[in-house]
Amino acid sequence: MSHISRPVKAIRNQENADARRERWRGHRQARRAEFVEAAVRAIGTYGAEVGMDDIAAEAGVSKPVLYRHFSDKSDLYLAVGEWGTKLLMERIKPALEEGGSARERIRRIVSTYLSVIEEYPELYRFVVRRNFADRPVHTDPVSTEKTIIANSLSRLLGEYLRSLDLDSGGVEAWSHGLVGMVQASGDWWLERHSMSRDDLTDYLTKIIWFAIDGVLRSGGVVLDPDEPLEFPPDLELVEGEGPR
Amino acid sequence: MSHISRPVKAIRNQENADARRERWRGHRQARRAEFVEAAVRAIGTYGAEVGMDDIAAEAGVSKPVLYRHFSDKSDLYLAVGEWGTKLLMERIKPALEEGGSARERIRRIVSTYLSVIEEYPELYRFVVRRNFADRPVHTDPVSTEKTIIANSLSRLLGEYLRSLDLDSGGVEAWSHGLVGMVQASGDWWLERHSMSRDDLTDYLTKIIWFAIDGVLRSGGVVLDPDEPLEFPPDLELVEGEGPR
DNA sequence: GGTAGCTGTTACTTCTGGTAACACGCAACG
DNA sequence: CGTTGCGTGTTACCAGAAGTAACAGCTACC
Repeated sequence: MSHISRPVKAIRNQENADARRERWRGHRQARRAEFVEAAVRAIGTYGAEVGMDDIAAEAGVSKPVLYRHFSDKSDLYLAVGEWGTKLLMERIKPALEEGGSARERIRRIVSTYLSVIEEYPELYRFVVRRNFADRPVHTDPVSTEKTIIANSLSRLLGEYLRSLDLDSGGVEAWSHGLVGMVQASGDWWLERHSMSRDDLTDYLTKIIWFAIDGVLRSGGVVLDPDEPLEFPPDLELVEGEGPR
Repeated sequence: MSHISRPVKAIRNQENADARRERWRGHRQARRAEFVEAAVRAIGTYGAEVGMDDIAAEAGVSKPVLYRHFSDKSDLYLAVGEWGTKLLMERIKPALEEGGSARERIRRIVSTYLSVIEEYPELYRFVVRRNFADRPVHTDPVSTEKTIIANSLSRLLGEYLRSLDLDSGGVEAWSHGLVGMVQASGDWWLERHSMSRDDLTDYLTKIIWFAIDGVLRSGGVVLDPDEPLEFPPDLELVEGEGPR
């Protein structure tokens, strides 16, 4: 079992001086990315319940090729999740860097999030509603992605609170909670579309601001939600601590 | 195809006067419940990734028997979800009826929720983290259960706001959001246990109160979170409008 | 020239949700 | 009474998708 012929993914970390390995490094990454994109396309076409065969077909290859680049279905799914998270973060980033008041910032982030899930509903469902009860928890793409976002928020919020000398003990819980809140609302909205995106954005912005405002007030800090914030916006992906 | 021999679940709504059908009514319900409980037990034993065979074995029967009572895996899962929701609501109900201040009530609900998921972690994972991307959305047990809870909250909150003559347009979004927030935090906590249940309860209570307080304030109503509430607590399951 | 690391294929195994086809028991019905 | 309807249960199978085995060819390093 240990001597499979030419295992692509069995990357031995040892200093294998053979340049024949190095030659392919870049290519392998490119191929993986190519397959992820094919998967995204396939999801758009067939919906969230695509099979590996379909994805392989979409990529123009047969299944085993796929399995040379992804150890597993979950592995692929995880990669797709990363792709989505990256997309989301790229969209959110400019929304953040633009500055503005607290309320404006919140509003832009929420609005951006809703736009993205509205634009890629199938992908969204695929990533966020498909779970892997048959896998160890820490490999679950969804919680991984959510955790990454929540951790970013956590860091941002934590730094902010600490800069104001406030207790930041609840920051992690709150971050995960807020992320969950937006996700759940978005989920609900996506299925129903019972209000306009703008309205939902307003409501969510409101309640998020209320929550943050409450935390600040309880620490004795009163902030005008419409006053421009000078706090440096450096929301970045913090992969540091995944789920478990 | 239309004339399968003796299909249990093909209940013809027509007035079939034959008493031979009626004789079994109660029994069938009892059996279903029995199987659901077996499923719950099996989930506890084997974890969230149980197969139908295991569940059947746990119930002491073979698979086809199971399939006479549940059309589908999702059908069983849905029933398990209902079982869990019922359990949760039964625990929450007394916590609500006890009255007390707003903060106390919030705290009790959150605390109860966390206790329950801590007590049935496998069941929780099974119900909440397992999804059905291969099924139409509206049959998804998770969103069904979450929706039921959110709807209950929605009604409660809506009535409350309306009784104060406040705008209740965001109530649905907020309810789904709050439910999602608690769920996400609980999820995160369950995987890590990086703080005590009491601490998490405190943090969540805080932020939920802030959110509600903000909504009230923005409508010109100021409420002392520690003042006893006289509002009648009648949180009930509102199945009215499931997902989609 | 030999070999490592890719490219790719077809055809298989495995696992599991779900079904077909059978046989029996018991009470209602005529 | 025998028949019929509805439940009990079984074993053995089907179907579909994840994942693997075993093959073969190409190119660049050694």
